[in-house]
Amino acid sequence: MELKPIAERFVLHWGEMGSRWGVNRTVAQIHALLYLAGRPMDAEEITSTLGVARSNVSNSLKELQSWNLVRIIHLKGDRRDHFETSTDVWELFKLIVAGRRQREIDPTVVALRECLDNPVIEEEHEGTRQRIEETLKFIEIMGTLADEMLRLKPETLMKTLGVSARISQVVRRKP
Amino acid sequence: MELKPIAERFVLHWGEMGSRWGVNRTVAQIHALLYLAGRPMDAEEITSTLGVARSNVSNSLKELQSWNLVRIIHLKGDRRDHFETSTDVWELFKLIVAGRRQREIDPTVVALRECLDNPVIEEEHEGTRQRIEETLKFIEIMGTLADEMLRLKPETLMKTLGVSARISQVVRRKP
DNA sequence: CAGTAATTTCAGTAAAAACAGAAATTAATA
DNA sequence: TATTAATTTCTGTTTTTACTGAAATTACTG
Repeated sequence: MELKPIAERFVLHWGEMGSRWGVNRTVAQIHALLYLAGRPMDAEEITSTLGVARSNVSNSLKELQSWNLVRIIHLKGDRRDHFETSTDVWELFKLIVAGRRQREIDPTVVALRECLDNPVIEEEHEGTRQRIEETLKFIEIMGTLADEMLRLKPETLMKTLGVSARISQVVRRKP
Repeated sequence: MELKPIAERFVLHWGEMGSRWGVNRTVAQIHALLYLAGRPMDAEEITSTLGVARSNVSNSLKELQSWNLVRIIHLKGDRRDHFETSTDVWELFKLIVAGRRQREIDPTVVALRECLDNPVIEEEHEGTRQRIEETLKFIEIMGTLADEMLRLKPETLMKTLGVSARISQVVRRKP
């Protein structure tokens, strides 16, 4: 499959953005491609469309599946695996939030708690301990906020964030 | 300066988290160090504490300054530059949000608008165009949301997010 | 303004990550 | 069950990013 210019630009930009947020470029590109395509694609098609190695696609798809962003589909009369992603940005957003929550927020909470519970914290300055505590509180709030978003249905989430964003745009008053 | 065990763990963990979010490890470590120290440090001290090259520290500090996360301070009777960061997690959060907003969100909005305005969008499937539009709306909401947070004073922001997080934790009702 | 301290720049090196291609494995078909 | 298709694993290469150390520059001091 040959990518048309707009789709190509989208996919490349998404890959670029991915890198800036710690996501492998190819992984991000594949996801963008499946999202734009809006239909299941097999690995070979992805490979030829993006012009990367077949093995690269295989590994990247595994990565995307581990984030629940991509799932395998089987079409009747075709033994190949096909891959698809949600076409709902808000659902995708939630999946990414869920992933980062458990991969980054949770371990950080654990690490900071261990810091605070460790008796050698006594060796540190009081201010240092306080700041670690503040950091922990901050991260915990982020975690709870993530949960809150995860509990909302996509439409509700979109409306809630969208509306609150629009209000703040209109009201324009100091807090 | 020799790092005490808890501070070391914190700094290393922060460096690790940085990498996962697209921030250079040393950059993140230096920031964590200044944050925990809660006092201005000169480049030489940072260098010896973290055990990295002086030039690495110099460049990383430049990076941190470009994000407004670190500022130069001069102490009387000392010709060396000293560096400090805010000890307020919420203020730091806002600075990071502001930076990512203008470095990632804004350019993405531009790119997606260009995609949609480009006449060759006609070559794409209608669904593809729609999804690019959805994505643009999503990113714009994220941008507005970022602005909203930036307009709040740290205490207000903390209370708003903190309280809303806590409520959602307690109420536990479906949306 | 000569000398020294502090900082930055730069060129080269090292480390890490991304990627390709071949080989191996697994799964399906005839 | 032999053959082929599809996928994954593995090893080595390339590319990128991070980093070092020396040299150059800038800023200060006596």
